[in-house]
Amino acid sequence: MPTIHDVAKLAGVSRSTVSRVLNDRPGVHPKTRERVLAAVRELNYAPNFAARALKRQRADAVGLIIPSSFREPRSEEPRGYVLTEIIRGAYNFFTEQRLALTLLDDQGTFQFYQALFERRQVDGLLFIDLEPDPHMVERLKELDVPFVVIGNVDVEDVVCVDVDNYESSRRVVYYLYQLGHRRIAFINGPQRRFASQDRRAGVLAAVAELGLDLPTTYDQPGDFSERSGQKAMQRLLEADPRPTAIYAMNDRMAIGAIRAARDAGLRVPDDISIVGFDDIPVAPYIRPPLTTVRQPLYELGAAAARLLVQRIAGQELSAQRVLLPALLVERESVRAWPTEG
Amino acid sequence: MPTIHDVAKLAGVSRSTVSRVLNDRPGVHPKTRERVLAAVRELNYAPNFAARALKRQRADAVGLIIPSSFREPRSEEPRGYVLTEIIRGAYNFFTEQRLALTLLDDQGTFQFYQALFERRQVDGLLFIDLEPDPHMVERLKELDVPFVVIGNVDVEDVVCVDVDNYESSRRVVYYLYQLGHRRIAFINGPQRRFASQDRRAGVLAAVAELGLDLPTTYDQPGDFSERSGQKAMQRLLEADPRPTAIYAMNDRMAIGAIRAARDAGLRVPDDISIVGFDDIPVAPYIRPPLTTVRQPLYELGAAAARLLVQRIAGQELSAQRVLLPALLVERESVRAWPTEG
DNA sequence: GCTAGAATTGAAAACGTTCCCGAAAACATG
DNA sequence: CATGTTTTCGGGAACGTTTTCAATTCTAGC
Repeated sequence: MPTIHDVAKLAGVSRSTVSRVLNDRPGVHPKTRERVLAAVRELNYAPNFAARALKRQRADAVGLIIPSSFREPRSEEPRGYVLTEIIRGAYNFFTEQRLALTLLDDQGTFQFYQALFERRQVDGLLFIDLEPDPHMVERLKELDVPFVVIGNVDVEDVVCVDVDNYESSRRVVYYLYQLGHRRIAFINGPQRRFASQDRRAGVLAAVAELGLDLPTTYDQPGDFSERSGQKAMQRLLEADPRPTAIYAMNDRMAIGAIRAARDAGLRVPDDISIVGFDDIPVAPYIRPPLTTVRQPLYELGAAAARLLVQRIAGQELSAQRVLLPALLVERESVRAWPTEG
Repeated sequence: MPTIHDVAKLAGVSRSTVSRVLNDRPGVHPKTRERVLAAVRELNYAPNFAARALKRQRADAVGLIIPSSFREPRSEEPRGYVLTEIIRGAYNFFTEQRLALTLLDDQGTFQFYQALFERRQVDGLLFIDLEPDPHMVERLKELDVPFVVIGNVDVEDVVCVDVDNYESSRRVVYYLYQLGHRRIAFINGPQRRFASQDRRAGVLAAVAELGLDLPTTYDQPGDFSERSGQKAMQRLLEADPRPTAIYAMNDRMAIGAIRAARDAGLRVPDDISIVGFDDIPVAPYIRPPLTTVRQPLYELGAAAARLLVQRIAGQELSAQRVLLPALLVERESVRAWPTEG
């Protein structure tokens, strides 16, 4: 295993010079540089990672914190595609910046992340798609470790990137309205989740702006599960007058809703329109193919990575909160509704 | 940022002693150990990763090599669930062993992996779900870098773990046979892929063992795509007599086959049974829910991880090739067929 | 109380880089 | 050719651990 010393000896120069060439610093004669490079090639030399990290006091690596549900074999909700899409976006950017990616699952404890950072195993942390404990985040902030969260967290002055749940949700209502729907009902997500809160807020804003009526019977709770969507739909179908369009705040619930509609003898979208949120992989495959909102997962990862790199470089960030627009993808679970009066 | 020196000073001992305590080596007085531990706690000390790696000459990290298609945003075939399931299995084991996981995509070049290893950035490599270049693998072997491949590679003496495609495929044929099917047809995968070859070999073995007839019309090529499955099915439906069961060697082709059957006015499974392979996430959601073979992805990852750890520890492995059994999951695309004669 | 042997401990030399400084060499100017 | 300036280079001290080896302290047996 050749060291920088071997290269120096072969090239007939000192270690310092080799180091200079390798980190292309100025002030080395072109001729010398050539000799060094030749020696490097001949010995097939690659600088020792640990030695460099030790001296430079940085790891050239970032930690990817993923939900701890990742650890449980075959969890019911395998959201692998969300994770991989986000990671892909982040991966490309980090790799470009010559930063290694270390996979870590969410231990949740401050000590864990602190140790990670203090032992210089990573230069920064990227919390992917989880809602970290605010208390922990607070302490991390005090410790001055660079981190970015993809998703949301209820702490001031932490940089996080998220899909614009509010705006996207608002657009869904406008979309249905434009198609002629006036009796629009909602299946909400769990209200402790930020995503749900924001989506709901968008709905309420649109409803108010459009002067729509929102009876409580049109406003059903759900918990993101298929089953809860089904239940909510059953209640919705008893409302009088019956809604013409349903916006379920995630796809799983939308799928449940479709099932309930079918069980009740209704056809989707002929008798009732349904739109979801997320665009999970099965969305195009269910009957009917689901009209839904696609999250910009790849872009989320890329944006977060860029932000983290900036923070590691010590830049002050202008925007603390970055919201990315989502895309409504029209499939076949929605149809226009003749406007009544 | 406290160093081992600070701990030593606070505890009133030397660096060596602190080191001994931290790596719990024998020969340190219980009383002293207590003092050191107290100091560690008080200073919130965590050993510097790079320094330790430099001295110990190992990184305590492994590289996870994933398919380079991972880099392309929104690739057509997002097999995120395969990756995440395998990685999960590997993650848990590696974490238990206090090994960090570094994400790397498949550069394909020998130099890349060589550098990775020689610069001591990783102690070993895990090739996930790709068929690495045999030539490259050969050189990696010569270099003596510990690695394991999940999947297959055509090189002697490399340890790889894979799903038992041969046996699983054989079982599918037996399964259909037991249900009474005698006219069983096949849609093959691309023959350059090991998985296809093995699955096909299993089919042929079962066919021979059961004394079944396999006319060439029952033996259709495919390329793993949904479209090719559809085409193959169209040809299959023209055969006389028409097969009563189809085994498509992956789920995408099975989905295509179902579509073709439906287009031809046939009902699945009433008129014709179809079974796939892989159990991709949509499999339960298509109409009818697909009977298929589930790959033991999590277990694949875990097994590979264990093997790699053993290789890193320098153990000679008895088995070079580990095959894990797959599980037939029965859903609704297959029904029993009254035996003729 | 002395000594052999075992149990603890500390000093110092690595591990392979980077980088600050000063020295040497090259060049320009008079 | 002497001198000043700019390039280019090398020596050596870190960075924070681990580990070898020798020194010290303790224990026990006499």
